[in-house]
Amino acid sequence: MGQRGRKKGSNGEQSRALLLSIAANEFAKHGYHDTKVSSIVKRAGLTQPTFYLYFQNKEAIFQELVELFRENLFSLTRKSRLEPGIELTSLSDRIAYGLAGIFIFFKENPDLTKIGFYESAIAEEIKKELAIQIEENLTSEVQNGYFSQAIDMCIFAESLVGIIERLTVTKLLPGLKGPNSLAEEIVDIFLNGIINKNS
Amino acid sequence: MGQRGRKKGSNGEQSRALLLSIAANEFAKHGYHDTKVSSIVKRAGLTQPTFYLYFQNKEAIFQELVELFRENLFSLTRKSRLEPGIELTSLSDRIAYGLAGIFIFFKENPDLTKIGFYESAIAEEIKKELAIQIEENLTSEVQNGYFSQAIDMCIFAESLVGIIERLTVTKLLPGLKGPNSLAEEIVDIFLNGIINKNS
DNA sequence: ATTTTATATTACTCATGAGTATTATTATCT
DNA sequence: AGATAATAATACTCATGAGTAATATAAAAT
Repeated sequence: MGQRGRKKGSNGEQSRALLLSIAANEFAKHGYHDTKVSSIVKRAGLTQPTFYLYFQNKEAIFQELVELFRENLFSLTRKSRLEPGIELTSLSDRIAYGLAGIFIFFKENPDLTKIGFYESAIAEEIKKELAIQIEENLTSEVQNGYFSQAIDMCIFAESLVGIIERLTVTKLLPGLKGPNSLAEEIVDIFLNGIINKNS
Repeated sequence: MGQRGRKKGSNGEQSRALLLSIAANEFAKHGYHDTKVSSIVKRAGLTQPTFYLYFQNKEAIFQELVELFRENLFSLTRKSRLEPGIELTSLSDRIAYGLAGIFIFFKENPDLTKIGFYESAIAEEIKKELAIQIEENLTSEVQNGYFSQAIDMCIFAESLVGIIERLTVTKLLPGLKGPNSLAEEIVDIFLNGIINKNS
C-alpha cells in the first residue's frame, strides 16, 4: 500500500510552483483540452486531490498562466516606449533594443509564450492589446517627424504583432535566431519602409 | 413517436455538404474540442448516426475542411507567382494583385480561414508551407534586381505570413478593410522597405 | 411488384477525464 | 506533549460526448 498523508519535507509553495510550471509545459505542448490534470500531477509526483488544493480547477491554473504572460509582456512593451527627442541615427537602435527585450522574455519563457500566443480566445485578446500598445508607442510618443504621415499606424501595428508572433515561433523559440539579431533584422527590414525620407 | 427512416426528398450529397458547412462554422466559432458532433447534426436537422454515414469520425470531417483550405490557398499562392520581366513600375501592382486574390478567398471563406489559421498543429504546418511558397515566389522568380540582396528572404517571407494572418483576422474578416485596399496598403508599407534603391 | 440500396431514426454503450469524500501523515503552534 | 493546521493519498462519482446496434422508410433497380 502506497504512502498516504503529508510527505516528509513537503512544502505547499513548492508543490504549487511545480504544478504551475509543469502545467505550462503541458499546455504549451498539447493545448488546453489535450492537457489532462492527471498528467500534470503525475509528472509532479503528486495526485489529483493535491492539485485541487492549490487551484480551483483546470481553467484556473490555465488563466493564471495566461495572466502571467500578459502582465510580463505589457510591462515590457510599456518599458520599450521611446522617450522624446531621440536622434534619427539612434532611432533604429532604440527600437531594436525594445524589441529585443520582448524577445528575451519569450526565449526565457517559451511555454508561457506558446500559451499566450496560441490558446484561442485569450490569445486573440492579448494580441489585440499588444497591437494597441504598439500603436500608442509608435504614434503618441514618437509622433510626427520620424514616420511618414501616409502610413496607417493601426495597420502597421497589427502587422508588427503578426511579425513578432511568427518570427518568435519559427525562428526564436527553435533557436535559429537570437533575440538581438532578430530584433535588428526586423528593424532593418521594416523601419526603412516607414521612415519619412523628406524630413 | 418521431419520424423514422429515410425522409422524403432526402439526398445524400446534400446532407453531406450541409454537415460540412455547418461543421466549418462550428469549428471556426468554438474550436475543435468545443465543437460537438451532436450540435452539428442538430443544426443540420439530422441525427448522430447520419453523421457517421458520411464521415468516419469527428477528426475526419475536420481534416477534410483543413485540406480544403490548404489546397485552395496553395493554388492561389502558386498563381500569384510573378512572371519574369516585369517592369519596376508595375511590380507593386502585380504583387498587390496576387495578395488581393488570397484575401478574396479568405473573405469568401471566413470559417475555413479561421480553421486553417488557428487550429493547432495543422495551422502551424500550413503557415510553414505558406512561408516557403512565398519565399520561393520572392527569390526564385523575382530574382535579383528587384529586391535588396541584403535581406534575408526567409525572415521576410515569415514576416509576410504573420502580417497576412493578423490583418486577415483583425481587418479583413471583421469587414474593416476590403481585400484590395488591404493588399495595397501592405505593399505600400512594406515594399518600399525592401526595394533595392540602387538598381 | 419485388428486391436492393441509400438515407435516416431511436435508443443505446462506453471511455474518458474532471472533480470529490474521506482519511492519513507531517509540521507547527501553544 | 497535545492540539491544530497544512499537505498529501486512496478510491471513488458523475457528466459528457464520441461512436454504434438495430431498425425503419423512401427511392432506384430488376
